[in-house]
Amino acid sequence: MSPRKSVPEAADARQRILAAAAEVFATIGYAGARVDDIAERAGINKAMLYYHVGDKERLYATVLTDTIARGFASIGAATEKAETPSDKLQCILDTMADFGTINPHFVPIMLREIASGGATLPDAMLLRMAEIFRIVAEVLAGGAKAGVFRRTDPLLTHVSLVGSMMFLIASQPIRARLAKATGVEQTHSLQDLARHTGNLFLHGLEVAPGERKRPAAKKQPAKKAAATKRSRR
Amino acid sequence: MSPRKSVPEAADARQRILAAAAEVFATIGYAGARVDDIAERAGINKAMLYYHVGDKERLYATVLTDTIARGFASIGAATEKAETPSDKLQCILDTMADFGTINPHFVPIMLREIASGGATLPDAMLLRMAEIFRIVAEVLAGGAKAGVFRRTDPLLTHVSLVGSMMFLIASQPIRARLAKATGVEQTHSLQDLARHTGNLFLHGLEVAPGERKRPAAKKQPAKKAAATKRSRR
DNA sequence: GTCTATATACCGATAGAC
DNA sequence: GTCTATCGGTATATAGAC
Repeated sequence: MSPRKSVPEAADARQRILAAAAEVFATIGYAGARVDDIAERAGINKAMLYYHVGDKERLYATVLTDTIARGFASIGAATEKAETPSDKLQCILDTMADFGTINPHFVPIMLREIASGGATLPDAMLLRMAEIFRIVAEVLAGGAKAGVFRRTDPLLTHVSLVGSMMFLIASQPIRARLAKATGVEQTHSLQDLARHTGNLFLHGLEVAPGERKRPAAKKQPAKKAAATKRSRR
Repeated sequence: MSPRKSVPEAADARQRILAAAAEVFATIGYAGARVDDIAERAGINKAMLYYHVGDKERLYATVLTDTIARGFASIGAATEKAETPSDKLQCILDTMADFGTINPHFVPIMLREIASGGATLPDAMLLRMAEIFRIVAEVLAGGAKAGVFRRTDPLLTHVSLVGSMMFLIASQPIRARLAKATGVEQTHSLQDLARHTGNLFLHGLEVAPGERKRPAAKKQPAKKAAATKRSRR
């Protein structure tokens, strides 16, 4: 970690503190984070940090709830502006990629939360996560009803989707090392990762799956979906 | 955390230490882990821990490398005993589920590693991960060559697969809380999760994808090139 | 509002007796 | 091999001057 002031001077003290805290919590986790370190990066005195935000636990909760509050609305908006269930799902992934790009420390923090079983996860965060799940579940149910999605466990599918996405994002540094070890060099923007995830989940891996549903399902919603489909890959 | 001796007496000191360490590292992470805590859970004195294993950093590396060494061979074996690429992939997932069941602390530890960008990840671990990737990549390439798998980025697909699986496993406690909040109660064994992941990745979500290859496609390099080409933003 | 100084506690690691 | 006692360093949090 660089020794000092990794957060721009411009913003007011509280915002600088939260930005610095997000960075440190993401890098080394709640238990490993040092309040002195956060204060230094924010360019203020430690006593001021306590004055403005509160103790370490409150600081952590504030970072999480503030961040997700900023990005939550856009997920809902993403499902609105898309037509088909497939497009809605891809839009949600794209929105997550945008959100992750703007808030690069959010995903690592959430991964640590998952790892700890949500030990330090504020209830407010759980509510937000439930809301996002509900949005995705609605899209999945809509797609299933229209006949374009197979029926799967909504919660497991949602977690797979989000997990795959977050894992791809957070594993970028390790992937770079791993790629070097295997000789396959590559870099991806988060938008690339969202497209890959969408491609994988929406189309699936198999070209010729053994079980295949009757193509003539009347109402031809499938045909409509095919017509409005974007080209992926 | 329970106050004392969460690891059975029977095993020898070193094994008890490693088991206790895995538990603590998984629960609270490397930075948060307390050597005193680990020693207490192992039912031995802290000085003995240093005598048997070494300092905290070495203890951590030993836990990781020991664990993955135990479980690595089974991944390779899984690809052997299955016939088709799809079966091979499902077998790999099942093996991961078994491994995660036997080593419940491994996944949370790895999630934290991902979150930190592999800051404390030993090189030996990276090599193992590269080997596992190579196995999966071979299955993917085999499936693509046989025409049953679409061609996707192997590394991204592998990371998606593993990430989805690990995320599903580690999110069990939070999923339980989330399920309660949304009224959908459920529990899954790790084998259930492997099946769900396999189902999702092998078949994909869409019942009727717009683009579908002609079933009798023998050899068409031109088409392959088109399928591999990625759309850029 | 801001900063220095410090109280209080804890943690990693080891020395040394047995 | 085992354990007690402890050193040296560092952490969170606050009191109190300005």
